[in-house]
Amino acid sequence: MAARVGLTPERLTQAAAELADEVGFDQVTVSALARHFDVKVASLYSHVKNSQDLRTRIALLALEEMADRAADALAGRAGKDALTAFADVYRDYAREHPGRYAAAQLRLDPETAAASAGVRHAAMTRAILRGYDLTEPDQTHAVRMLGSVFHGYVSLELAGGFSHSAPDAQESWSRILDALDALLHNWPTA
Amino acid sequence: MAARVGLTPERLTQAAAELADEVGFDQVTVSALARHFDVKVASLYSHVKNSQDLRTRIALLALEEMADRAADALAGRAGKDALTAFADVYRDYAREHPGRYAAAQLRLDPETAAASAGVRHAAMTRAILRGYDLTEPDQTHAVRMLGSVFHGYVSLELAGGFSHSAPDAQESWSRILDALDALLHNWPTA
DNA sequence: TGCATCTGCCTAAAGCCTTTAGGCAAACGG
DNA sequence: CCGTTTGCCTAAAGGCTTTAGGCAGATGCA
Repeated sequence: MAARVGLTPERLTQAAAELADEVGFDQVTVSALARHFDVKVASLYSHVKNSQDLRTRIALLALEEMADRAADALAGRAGKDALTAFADVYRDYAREHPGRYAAAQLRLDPETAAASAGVRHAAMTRAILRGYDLTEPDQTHAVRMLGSVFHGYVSLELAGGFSHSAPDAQESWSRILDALDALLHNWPTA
Repeated sequence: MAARVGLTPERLTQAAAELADEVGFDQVTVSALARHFDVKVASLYSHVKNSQDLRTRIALLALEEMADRAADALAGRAGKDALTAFADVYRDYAREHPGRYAAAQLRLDPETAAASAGVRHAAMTRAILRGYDLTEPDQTHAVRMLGSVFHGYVSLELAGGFSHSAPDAQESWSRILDALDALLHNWPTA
């Protein structure tokens, strides 16, 4: 009867990611996705295991996209230049793709996480620190701190925490990166 | 027929908060709450406007509880002592009450946010900076950075980001607070 | 104490989302 | 050209949300 639409897990994931950016990650639903393709809901279950599977796929896509951008931004840069470029990747990505960014915060089970682009993120963060003079275990502490600041700031900004108050969010972001650079140059030893 | 159970918005909110800590904030549902009180679902709608209202109440409760703890921790402390005590309040609260902590991240509409304990949090963060020598606008940048680090670290730790890898999360947390203290003492000027 | 009112929890029902089972026809491969 | 595979469909069950309307226990006043 109806012509085949040509659904695949990839197309579904892509469309779901766009949907997430439009209406919010937790509004992404198998039903909404089916409506988008003008297809019956049950049809999607041949391509995606269930609702949770769909969400996980969006998360993995977002992690990949961010890692790709980060790798690109890091090429040929070092020191503060690398730090800034790397940080901006996350902030810009979150602003461009709030739904995908929210998806990337999804708690993945350990095996899925290990196979995700999350490991690339960790490796790149460590690579940035090569521009500073940190040895273990301080390097790990610094990795965790950078991750926390980036994630925390972007989350708060996305949640509207800094809007409608001076100074603007961009200004604080720049000055915080200055501060982080200074801190990494002068990391206190125990 | 059935004896009155004595439902109130407060009791519902309290029970919902406990439920959130047990099963996760996004598993908190009007239906689950009704089951907990052994009452029909519709009965709750006399006390709570809807599902979103229930979630918001949990968030407001969490913000209040955290602000109370923070105010307590801050009393009689200054400088790094205050910084550490304040930071530990958030981390400990999140570990004790993961569901409530997740609730506190809920995006509130501006008016609700303005009337919430969120303003106390901002004021207390600023109070901590009195122990350091920062003037505007750097003080605001520092407030935002502290908020980002605390929120970011706690979120990542809660998401399991630091588990099963050395050094342990407590060690990093201590060293990051050392680093923040050093940074605030030596904030780079533009 | 008796009665009227109010309040609180109930039944009923509609709407939407998820997920599984089984069917039919279009696409594909020999 | 025809058999098989594959993809989307119908059907159905179960859960959560929310509104409307009803009945009885609690409350308050005489």
